[in-house]
Amino acid sequence: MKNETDIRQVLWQLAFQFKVSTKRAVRDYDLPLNGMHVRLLQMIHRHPDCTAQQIASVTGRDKAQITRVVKELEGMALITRTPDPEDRRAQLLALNEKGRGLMARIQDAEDEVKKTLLKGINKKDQNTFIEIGNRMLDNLRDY
Amino acid sequence: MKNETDIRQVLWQLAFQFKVSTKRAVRDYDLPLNGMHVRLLQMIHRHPDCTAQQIASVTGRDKAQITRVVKELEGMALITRTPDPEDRRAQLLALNEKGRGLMARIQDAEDEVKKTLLKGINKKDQNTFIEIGNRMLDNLRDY
DNA sequence: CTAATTAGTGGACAATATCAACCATAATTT
DNA sequence: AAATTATGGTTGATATTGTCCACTAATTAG
Repeated sequence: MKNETDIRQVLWQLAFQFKVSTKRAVRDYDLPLNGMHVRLLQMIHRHPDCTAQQIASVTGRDKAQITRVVKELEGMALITRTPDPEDRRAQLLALNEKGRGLMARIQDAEDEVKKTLLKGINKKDQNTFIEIGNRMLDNLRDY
Repeated sequence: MKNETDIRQVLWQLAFQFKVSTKRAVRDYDLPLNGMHVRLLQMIHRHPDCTAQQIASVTGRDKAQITRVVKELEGMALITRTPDPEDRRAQLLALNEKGRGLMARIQDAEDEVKKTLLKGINKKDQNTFIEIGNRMLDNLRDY
């Protein structure tokens, strides 16, 4: 049963396998987190004082889903939510001490996946892949 | 809030946006199918007389999940399951008339997504992307 | 033949996604 | 200023997708 190289198959499979690998790595590091936790922590890590709405908008996810994950992260005492002084509806998200500590370990786990993923693929090809992938993303987004 | 071009972000986003677009296209065509239905129908379409186990193995999905979707597809009278004469545990999957008809419409819906996805990306780049993507897949699979 | 594998099922549940209604605040209109 | 509309966030309900485990029936290996 050979594997046709249709772009849809590649995207579908790559997404799934990547998710599986990441999940396993996170579990191997004994981190009590699921995929969404990890992604949101990374988001917040990279964009300190972002709001839930910004995350929802950038990722294209439903804001209800973001709310729930954010609440779980707060429940785990990994992030803080402080009301935005500029807009009292919004809340600024940031990692706290514990969150930053966990983040370092998440990085380790994900770096391993990344290393596996990119094994034998030179920097130039990696950049080409990312560049083409981003163009595809742009195409889908303004669809 | 700029979008860093980390390979993980690209994969995560691409997978999600692609899924959303496909879902919408399928819905716009009034096809009463979810994502898994579509994927499995395509699999069966391309690999007539494959078994559930083969699909599970190739895609990396849990076989229980495959069983359930296959049963739903059979319940919708889109596919047939015939016992494999070579191995009476296994069942050969194939599209029936109705399934083939639906498949044609799925193709139309997905072709639109594909067209959008690949807009402005030349054949060479497309092939490069697929080729690099497959190498990544190989890396993850024998991880 | 007995033991170990394999194909498929079913149950239970976790994780992810979607949709609509809702509250409080903010921005806009009149 | 009052009324209207838009926005950030929350909650409930529900669908979809993914995972783990135990189990049956059939096959294969020793």
